[in-house]
Amino acid sequence: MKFLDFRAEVAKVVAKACLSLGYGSVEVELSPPPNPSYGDLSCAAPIRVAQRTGEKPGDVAVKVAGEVSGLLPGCKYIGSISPHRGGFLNFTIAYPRFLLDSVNAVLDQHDFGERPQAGKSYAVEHTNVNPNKALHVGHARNLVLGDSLVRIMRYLGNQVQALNYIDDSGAQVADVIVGFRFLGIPDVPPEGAKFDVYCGDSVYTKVNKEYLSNPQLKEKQSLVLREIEKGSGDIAEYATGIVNRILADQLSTCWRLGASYDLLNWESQLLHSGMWAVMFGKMKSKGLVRLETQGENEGCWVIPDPETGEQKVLVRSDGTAVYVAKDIPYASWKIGLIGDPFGYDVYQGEQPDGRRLYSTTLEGGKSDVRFGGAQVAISVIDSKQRYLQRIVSKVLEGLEEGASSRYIHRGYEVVALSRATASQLGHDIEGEYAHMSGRKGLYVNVDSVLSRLKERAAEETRKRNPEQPQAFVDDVAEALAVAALRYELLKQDPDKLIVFDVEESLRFQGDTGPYLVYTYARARRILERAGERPALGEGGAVKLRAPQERNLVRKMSMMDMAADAAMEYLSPREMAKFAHDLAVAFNDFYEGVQVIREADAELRGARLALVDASSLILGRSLELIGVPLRSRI
RNA sequence: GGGCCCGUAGCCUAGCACGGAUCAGGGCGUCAGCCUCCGAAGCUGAAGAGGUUCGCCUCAGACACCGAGGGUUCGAAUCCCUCCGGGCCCGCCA
Repeated sequence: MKFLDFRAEVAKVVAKACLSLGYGSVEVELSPPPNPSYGDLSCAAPIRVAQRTGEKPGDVAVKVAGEVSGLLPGCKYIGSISPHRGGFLNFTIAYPRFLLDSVNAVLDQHDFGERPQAGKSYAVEHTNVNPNKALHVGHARNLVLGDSLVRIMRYLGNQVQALNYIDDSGAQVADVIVGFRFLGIPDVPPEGAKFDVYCGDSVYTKVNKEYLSNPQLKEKQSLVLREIEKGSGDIAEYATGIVNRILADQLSTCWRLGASYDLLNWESQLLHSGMWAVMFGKMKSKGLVRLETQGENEGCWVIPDPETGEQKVLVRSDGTAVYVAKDIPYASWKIGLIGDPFGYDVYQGEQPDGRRLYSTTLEGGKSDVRFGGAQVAISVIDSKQRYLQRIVSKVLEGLEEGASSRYIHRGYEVVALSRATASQLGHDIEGEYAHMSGRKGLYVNVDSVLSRLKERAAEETRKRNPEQPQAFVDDVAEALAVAALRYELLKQDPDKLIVFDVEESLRFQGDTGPYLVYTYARARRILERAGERPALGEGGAVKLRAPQERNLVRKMSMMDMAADAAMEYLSPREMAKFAHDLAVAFNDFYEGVQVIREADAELRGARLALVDASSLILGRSLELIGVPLRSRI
């Protein structure tokens, strides 16, 4: 987009000026000025030059500015340059040209900054909720982070496979099966309850409580685990049925949140695929694992711990692989260190973006799509697993040089519950917050949060639109609920713990998702009400000289830069911040100038064009973080 | 014991990845304004305590010196070191 062009022009011109002044080649650092009155872009190059030559930074700035001035006639988007005595060069944009090109690129060429399909191929894994319970808000943080990342990566022209790993053979699933088969808990939820919610809230917690007083039940758990791992027989088949029912409910929640996937990877199939044996063999031949013949790990295959250098068990003395070990074949498959043993079937269900969802199978598969073998794999997994992920990465590196740089763990801090919210759930806690726990029943389900948000939103929407039908209110309220939750989970630094408070999350004002959706709708309604086509020509572009207008167009032309930053740091939050900044710039513009009521037809048309373009960009940026749009709310 | 992350006003948060320009941006909460005119889910402004004959008076304070302290630097919220506080991880559990 145009701001990058402007930036590139500035960089070029400064480098050229420094060269002809005999300063040699300098690194041109560019940054936004601290105060908009300084200009649109700042360059600190004179300070660097001054450090080398011993001159005063301000003097260098004056000299460079003088030299640059001579180059300006050949520039498209640089309006002016002024030196600052601190050694900065401040550049302004040549707004009429810049405005015209930026706005019309959006309106005429539908250029939203997407990059050509020239990126890399990625496998992004996220969500990964054990199929024994409903999603809670902590899972939602994972989903929102991963799904937004996928959207942004695709926007930037990358080939992305969104993977959702289904751990259908773990202890958590076994617990639910134990409840149904050995505690006589009915496998039908009470009227009106979702099956996943029922399994998590009622069955799973009940079984775990029972374990404490009933040691024999633990034996049933290992029995179920063995049966599931075997993959055949009555219990295994029953478990498959239960898992499928839970998964279907979980996916409906994921889709409700706007996420979509390309593939469901079943752990049971991974285990039966024979991949582990292949990888284990490779590890042995590369000398990455060692069979201990004495000591406490006697009979186990171990690798050195990346942190302490101590031993880390990979294969138990009974020959079974530990949890991390399962990740090794999966990771290897993702980045193509092993052939693809899977076939793929279509998984029934309609995803929000219409993409087809596939599911791994070991029975050939009816589709000829292929997955795995990406250049880079990104796993969105909470930071607690950093240590284990490092082990996986280290093993991969041992198998193939450079592999660890193609296997990236995108960690994030978890979501905890505020004291007030925990208390509402019937838990008295000690500190200010408490970590969620499925076993203790201390968590807040996504569905329940969404329904509360929706209720609140519906109330407000009805108030504002008394004449609209219920379906309208319902649709808008749902969108606002999703917007509120996604934005709240995304806007925060992933390295910071989120203390979730139900009451707090019901806030729709200020820096929230609904604010963004509102701003978008507000802009679209202006266009609807205007009843005339936006039109921006040379004359109109000259008339757009209010600072609010210029701020708005400058901001909107930086969307691709926000995406680049999000990609570089694997942090979709950059896009969330951009959307918010743009919304603020729009509201500032809205308060500052009149659009429909402007008497000058040319200026009115130009402002309409600006409203149109900037709102489309806002809409596009919201799509990239999965915040749903409505042209009216 | 080893490792990772966090610590910015009453509360929440941005800025840290490349150290710079005058008040370190926002939001929430509180108070006061702005809809006969493009959507008020928005925008603007304010913010010590006590007393009061309601005009002022008295005291306090110059509205986050970025957890504390050092160091590097012309310059540090940002880089380095130490410490303090909080969280997490280090199983032949998953």
